[in-house]
Amino acid sequence: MTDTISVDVSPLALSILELLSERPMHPYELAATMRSRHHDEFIRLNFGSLYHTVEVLERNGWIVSAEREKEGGRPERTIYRLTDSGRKVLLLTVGEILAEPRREYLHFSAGLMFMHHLEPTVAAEKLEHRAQALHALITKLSHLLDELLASGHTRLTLIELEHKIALLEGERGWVRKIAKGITDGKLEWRAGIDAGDERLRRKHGKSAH
Amino acid sequence: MTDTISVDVSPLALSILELLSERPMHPYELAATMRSRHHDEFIRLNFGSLYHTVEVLERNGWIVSAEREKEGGRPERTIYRLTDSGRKVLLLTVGEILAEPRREYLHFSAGLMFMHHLEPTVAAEKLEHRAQALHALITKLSHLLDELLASGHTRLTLIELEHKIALLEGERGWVRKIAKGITDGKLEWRAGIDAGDERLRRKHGKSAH
DNA sequence: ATGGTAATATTCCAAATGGAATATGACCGA
DNA sequence: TCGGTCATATTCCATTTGGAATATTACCAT
Repeated sequence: MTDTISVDVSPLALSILELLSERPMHPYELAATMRSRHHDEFIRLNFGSLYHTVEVLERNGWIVSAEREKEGGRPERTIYRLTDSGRKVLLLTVGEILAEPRREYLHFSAGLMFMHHLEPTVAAEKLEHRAQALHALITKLSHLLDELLASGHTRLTLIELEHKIALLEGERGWVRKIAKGITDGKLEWRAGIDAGDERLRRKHGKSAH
Repeated sequence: MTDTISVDVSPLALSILELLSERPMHPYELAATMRSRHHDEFIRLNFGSLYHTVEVLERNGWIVSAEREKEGGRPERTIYRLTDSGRKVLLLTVGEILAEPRREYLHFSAGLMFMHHLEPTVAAEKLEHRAQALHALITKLSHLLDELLASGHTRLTLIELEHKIALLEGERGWVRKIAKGITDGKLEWRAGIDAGDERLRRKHGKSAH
């Protein structure tokens, strides 16, 4: 029953484990490989975090530094390989991420929350602009996906790209719908009773004595 | 033309500016208010970041500490208010977030990227599990939305909740579709030419001398 | 050969983040 | 009125993140 304990592994850490499951690499090579596979499109990548995360993974015993080599003349480098426990963590984490939705904090949500501070016409313009930008992005990514499929990649290995495109299409539709709702007045532009919230909270704060 | 310069403001910072646009508050009250309005559902909130962010906003001149008061016997506290430049930043940032899509890094994408490490039956199970969890969440949030609308809130002030529900519904559909594709073999379960990538990269790395 | 740019590889440090620790008074029951 | 717990309010610190700085070799044009 100990395998129900879920370990928290960041996407970058997961990506490192995954690459090392293929063959041993040094951190810089991990970064280069992630970039060559466009993985940095989906996973935040920078050297500070990368080297730090590698250290943490080593401390956890999920990877070990196999050798420190000075080869071909290039700067010295440390090569890491995946351990058995590391491989377990990889599989466990992938399964858990797939199975359990988690709260994702989107910038766009924050924009929507405070949209009512803009004039309705301005808000509608901004959303229209967004819809167009989304459209352009969808076009670009769809072409990319087609090319990659044509060049022999399988759908399975490009599933995250397919997912991203689906997400963007959904967003484009929703954004257009809301923009339209604003321009033809179906989305009423007044604040509602947020102030009522405030009245309740007022019992703390300003009461005398 | 100076107003085209876009300032980078975190969602938490934006939220602080927005609350202070209503009336002056002290940081703890900001947190309490965000929670009472369920804003922490969409914006990452913790005390460390909150107090730190308030400091940064003050340094930028977007808010000022109006008074340091010891009132009602409660612990001493510092009350902040929004400045004119702060109000400008608020409007500018909301507009920009709405208009410009930005890359969002989702945990789920990382799961999908490495899904092929699982057995197809296992992957399908995980996705089915996710779809059910999403369904439960959608039900819960839809009820919440209905209640809030019934209690007098406007659609406009709940638009981010409406958006979240739409997102979740889209995801549920997509996840179900993929899970089905796996179980009936339409999503072919082999790796493709990622190794080809590797062969190309091989020119660095292992070449002799 | 030489000097300038690009690629390789890591380290360093400032900033942001998360969460526990601390402190103070309010409220309530025995 | 004493003690325990809850709400209020902030500070502190370890970790994580982002990005610039550094160092070494490769490659190419002159």
